[in-house]
Amino acid sequence: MELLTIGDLAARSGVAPSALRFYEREGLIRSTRTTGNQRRYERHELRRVAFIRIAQQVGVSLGEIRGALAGLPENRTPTKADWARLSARWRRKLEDRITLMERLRDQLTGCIGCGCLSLQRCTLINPGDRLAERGEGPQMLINPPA
Amino acid sequence: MELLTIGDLAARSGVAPSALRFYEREGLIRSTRTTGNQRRYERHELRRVAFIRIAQQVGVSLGEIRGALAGLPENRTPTKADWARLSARWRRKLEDRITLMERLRDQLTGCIGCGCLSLQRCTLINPGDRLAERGEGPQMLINPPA
DNA sequence: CTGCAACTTGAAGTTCACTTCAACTCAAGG
DNA sequence: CCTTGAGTTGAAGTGAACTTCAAGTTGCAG
Repeated sequence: MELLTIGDLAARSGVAPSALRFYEREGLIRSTRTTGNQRRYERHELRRVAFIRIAQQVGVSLGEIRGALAGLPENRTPTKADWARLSARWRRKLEDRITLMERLRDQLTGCIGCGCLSLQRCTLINPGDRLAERGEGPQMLINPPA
Repeated sequence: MELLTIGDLAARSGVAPSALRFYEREGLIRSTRTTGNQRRYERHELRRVAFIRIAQQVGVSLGEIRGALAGLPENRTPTKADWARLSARWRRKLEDRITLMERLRDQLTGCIGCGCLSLQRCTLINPGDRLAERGEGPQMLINPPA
């Protein structure tokens, strides 16, 4: 059991075979073929798939994920260091996203008190309505001051 | 300027008019009409829109959001208490999601060390491979022990 | 060697969350 | 009044991320 079939990979990653084929078409994962044209995956592709799913949870599109995975070596099995580099970058993304969510949570908490929820001109969070110049949308969340 | 036009609401919420019409078709927001059939929004609809956007950030579908908003009174302007109740519920959802992300982050951090990222059978996180019975996918993240 | 589950392909279909379009009407400042 | 920017509709289009289908092929256990 050197290589994994698409069914194996699907079972181990929790991703449907159809999705794996789709990922391959999209250049996110790779496979070799048997003489009979069936896909065979090296075990480290499992890592790629895991990475893809993590990134998706963070809210990253497949396109961006492809970009990140392009940072892995083409012609050799990625080393621990390769993955560590990628993971570190993603950890930062994740942390940014967590920060956003925490801000969202605090915002929500703050607005339970005043019942506002308007985000753009809540007087608690935006005293004096100084946000208008900064453009559209919930600026406090998207582009918070400091 | 008692009521808001769709353009006003769009500018203040940062959501495109087409999206607002879409939300209305989907029963997420409501409007009255002028004699000439144009939409007019009460100012508290801005709160609904803000709520919708927050919920979307948390990863909730419009269908679920509709369900939540159904908890608001039909025939009177929602009070602070109404919003507070909804917000409190959402705050919990948000917190759950933050917890998931934090777990994801810690996982990623842990796996930078071992270079694994396999999630399902990483020996650091799943010593002895006891996760197989629990079903498919990255069980440690979806359905963590305790 | 046979049978059958698992695999192959390209094309079309699905869901979500909107956006775009065309043709038309309304609201309001000068 | 007239102009013009903003608004109206239903229908169709978009893009992301897959899934489903049909018709055929392969791999391996017995």
